[in-house]
Amino acid sequence: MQHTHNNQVQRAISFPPAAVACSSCNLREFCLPADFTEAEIRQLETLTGLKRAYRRGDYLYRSGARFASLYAIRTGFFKTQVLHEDGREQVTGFQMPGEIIGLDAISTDVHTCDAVALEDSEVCELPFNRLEELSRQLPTLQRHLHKIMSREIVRDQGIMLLLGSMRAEERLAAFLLNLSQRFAARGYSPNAFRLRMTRQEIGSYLGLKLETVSRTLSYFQENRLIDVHNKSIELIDMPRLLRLVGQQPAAPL
Amino acid sequence: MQHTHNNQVQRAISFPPAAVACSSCNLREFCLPADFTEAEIRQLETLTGLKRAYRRGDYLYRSGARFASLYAIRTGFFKTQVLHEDGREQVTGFQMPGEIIGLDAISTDVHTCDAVALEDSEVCELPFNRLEELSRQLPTLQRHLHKIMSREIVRDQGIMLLLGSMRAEERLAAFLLNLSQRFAARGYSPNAFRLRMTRQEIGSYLGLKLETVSRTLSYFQENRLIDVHNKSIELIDMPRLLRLVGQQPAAPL
DNA sequence: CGGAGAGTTGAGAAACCTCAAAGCAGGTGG
DNA sequence: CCACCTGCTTTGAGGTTTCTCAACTCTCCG
Repeated sequence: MQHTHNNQVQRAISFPPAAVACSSCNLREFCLPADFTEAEIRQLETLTGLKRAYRRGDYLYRSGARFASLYAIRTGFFKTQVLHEDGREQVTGFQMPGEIIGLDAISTDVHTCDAVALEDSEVCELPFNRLEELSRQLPTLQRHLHKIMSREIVRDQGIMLLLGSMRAEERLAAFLLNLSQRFAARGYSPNAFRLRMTRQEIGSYLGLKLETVSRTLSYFQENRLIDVHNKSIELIDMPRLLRLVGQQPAAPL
Repeated sequence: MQHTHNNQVQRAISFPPAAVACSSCNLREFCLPADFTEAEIRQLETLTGLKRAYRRGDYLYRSGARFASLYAIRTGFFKTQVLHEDGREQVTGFQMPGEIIGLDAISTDVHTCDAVALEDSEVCELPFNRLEELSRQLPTLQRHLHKIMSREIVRDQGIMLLLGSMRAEERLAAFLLNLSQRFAARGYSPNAFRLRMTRQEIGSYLGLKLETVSRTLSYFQENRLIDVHNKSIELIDMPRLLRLVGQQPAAPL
């Protein structure tokens, strides 16, 4: 039972290393399941259209733009955000290399959120028509594409769980652990990393105000759970962070 | 709480869902776009395997169960939920006829949530292997499946916005308007309908406690926005409800 | 060196939750 | 058919968490 819950939360919060083959991107380690043949991989390579570079603050696409392609992130960091007509904005995700962005636009052929580079970044464009065409020929690719979309659904539902039933400390602990896990999956240290986003953006993602994010980080630091300096984070008591996420209202620190 | 759960378990066990052949789930109205040819529709009908009936409280599937099929709801109402280890639940969605359920399980081949009937219901089972196979042959179906999954992603992101940046009144107004819209799309009145879920379940879905849901509904009623009696709801001032959702913290009623 | 944006910290206010009690509705058994 | 029981709902009072507003500091760049 305990285990189920932790699994759920982990899945919930994690951005799975999703993806589609893109050999010109450095995505092989994240994107290619073992069960593609070499011949299939050569076919996959034909669909990776353009490689594009973005500066910090550039928009990969904007809400309302016509949909044509998915994007696989090669390097860098992005955020996606939805805008409410009254000016409110909500960050819906942070994406890192190997992750696929733009899945929301398939439903209406129009992008429903903005994607913004949080640092200088490169992406591979994956024309969606070509992707669909190829996945009709390659069942492995078809299944893979479905898994990517489904994983996004699971991820979003995990964030709903987080937003709907966790307190500020739990949300932030879950967020840090999720980043840690994703960095680890990419060969970086799970214990020390640099945040690419502001407190404001973290808060928007977690349904908190930036002051609450700042206070909670300070509180974690006072209690020797983490070490923060600006945007660099070190997780110094992973077990306690995990406990904080796994258990609901208890966890008195 | 404990007892409710036992009840549901008992009913689930004592009424095994009947399996009947299903020629045309009402897939055509809600699930399928107009642009299928008659020949294609005949092909589609071959994949709708079984029609199953569920009693109120029955589980369509449970978290952890092996994934084999998606389900199209023919009649009735379902909720999907993830369970915390302490017995509390987080509702991730309410589904009504014409909607597809089970998309979360594609990613890992294991269901990540429970689906529970909120009233006596019927579903069509759509074996996912057959669906993939057929969608390799019918590009229209392929695109449609992608759109369904993408729509789920967009829906979830909308809920993230709601949970992350709306106050109780706004959340509840958005919830009622969403139900209204979905009833209208099915030919029912957009102004008067019956809630199939408890205050507790609404609260879980909206990230609120049941008392807050109840209080907010009472407040809406005092201010002549809606008329509530038990589970029957009448929206009597749609414009103001819409304004409540569209605008920031103003909206003084 | 100076300005702008980002981050921290404090105090008071607002929103929501918790606990508690009482009123209702719907199903079940006598 | 009624009485009862159980679970759902409403309402109140007080507590907690998070937000708001504000002042100040820090860091990064030009």
